[in-house]
Amino acid sequence: MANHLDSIFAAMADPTRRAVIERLLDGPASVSDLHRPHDMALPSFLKHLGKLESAGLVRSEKTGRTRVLHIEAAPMAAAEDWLARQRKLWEGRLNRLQALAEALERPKT
Amino acid sequence: MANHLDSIFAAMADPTRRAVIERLLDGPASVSDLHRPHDMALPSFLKHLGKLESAGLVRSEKTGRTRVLHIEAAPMAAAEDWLARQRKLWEGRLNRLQALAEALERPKT
DNA sequence: GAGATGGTTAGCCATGTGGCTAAGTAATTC
DNA sequence: GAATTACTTAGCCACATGGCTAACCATCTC
Repeated sequence: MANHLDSIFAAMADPTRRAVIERLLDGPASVSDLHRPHDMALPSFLKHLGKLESAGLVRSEKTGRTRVLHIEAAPMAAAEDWLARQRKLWEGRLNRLQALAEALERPKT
Repeated sequence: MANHLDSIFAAMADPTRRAVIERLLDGPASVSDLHRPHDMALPSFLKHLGKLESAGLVRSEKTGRTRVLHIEAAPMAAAEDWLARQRKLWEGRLNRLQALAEALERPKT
């Protein structure tokens, strides 16, 4: 099983990084574009980008002196899938409980 | 905006904790039941349960000497919602790009 | 080619995380 | 009431994380 779910969830467990993801959904952007709205030194910010990239949520390419980042949708889908699967199991359980409760209310058919 | 997304995502960024969640979808369980399959000292394991609980993913109640945990579905839904929202924005962007590409192929209608 | 621009590297710091052992408490059981 | 069971607390450790400054390329621009 894909246990890079670890790094995917970890990457999303930070508001700065989630903001970067949201920003990148609007289209690719350079490091300094992404950095601008965040009140944080560049090297600190770069660490966040590094985590996003090593979790596979983002890819980057350097042309000239600027590095451009763009989003990679698949890993986020993996995280969403895990959550959706859990939710379905949970709903299934609720349904079974409800069926049980109904069966108890009407003891003999 | 719900910035306890931080603790929710962080709570899910660990395989032990995800396993506990999966186990609890099957129904409530005591601390030692949950602990049994994990090769880890109890105090270490308790820290994981603590994170799940303080992220609101799980609730617990102590009766007698045993503590029973059960899952709380809502916070996981919040995480799933965030992801689903991002995915929709992403798909929307892809659609716009595709529309643009088609418009460029057929320059004059 | 000097200066500005855009990133990168190195290194420091405080705090958080994930693991452990040892010892303690509280409820059950015999 | 002694022993067992089921946690809990305290305290330690190594390493990761999230922030910083300072200094260093590399590439445009004038």
